[in-house]
Amino acid sequence: MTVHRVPIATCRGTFVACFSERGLVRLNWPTDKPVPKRTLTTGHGVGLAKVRRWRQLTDQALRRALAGRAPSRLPPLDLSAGTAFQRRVWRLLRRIPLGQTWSYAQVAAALGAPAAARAVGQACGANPIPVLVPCHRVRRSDGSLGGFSGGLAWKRWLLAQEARAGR
DNA sequence: CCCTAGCGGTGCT
DNA sequence: AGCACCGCTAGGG
Repeated sequence: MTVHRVPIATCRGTFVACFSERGLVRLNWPTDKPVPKRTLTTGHGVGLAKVRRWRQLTDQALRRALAGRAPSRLPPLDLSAGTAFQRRVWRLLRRIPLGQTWSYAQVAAALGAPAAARAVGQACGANPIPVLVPCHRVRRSDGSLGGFSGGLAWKRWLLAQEARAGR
């Protein structure tokens, strides 16, 4: 399966979006390492025009999300790599309204698996599309932040943006 | 703040 | 099948 890797420049650094033939399959955090060259391979399933369209949608959606506002439109998300449980968690995360946070236990309960809070945390950590699949809106039952694969500074910042924009 | 027991999903062997 | 991970939780110092 060919994957197209495309840099997405934002006010907080350059993310790298990866597109499968089904849509956005992964969003990588900005790193200090040099941004890899765009890899757009022709002739294998994915039309370049489609990827360009998805790139544009991702760019706009990410811009809005980083401003703490709801993206108007998302590219198709390819979450097929996850397990059944992970996909259920990720689907539920997308229904947490912007500006709200749920606890890992609340997410687990909403899935009908009230004892699986820890597994929910693990699934959040495996979220391949951070920010757009808002795993940052989940924290511990005691109100503390809990973990974040992108680093707690990002989690704090994203929640602050959403709180600010919501006022 | 710390510690502990208990929990479910996942990936490795 | 077993086992050691984990973005957790409730309970207790």
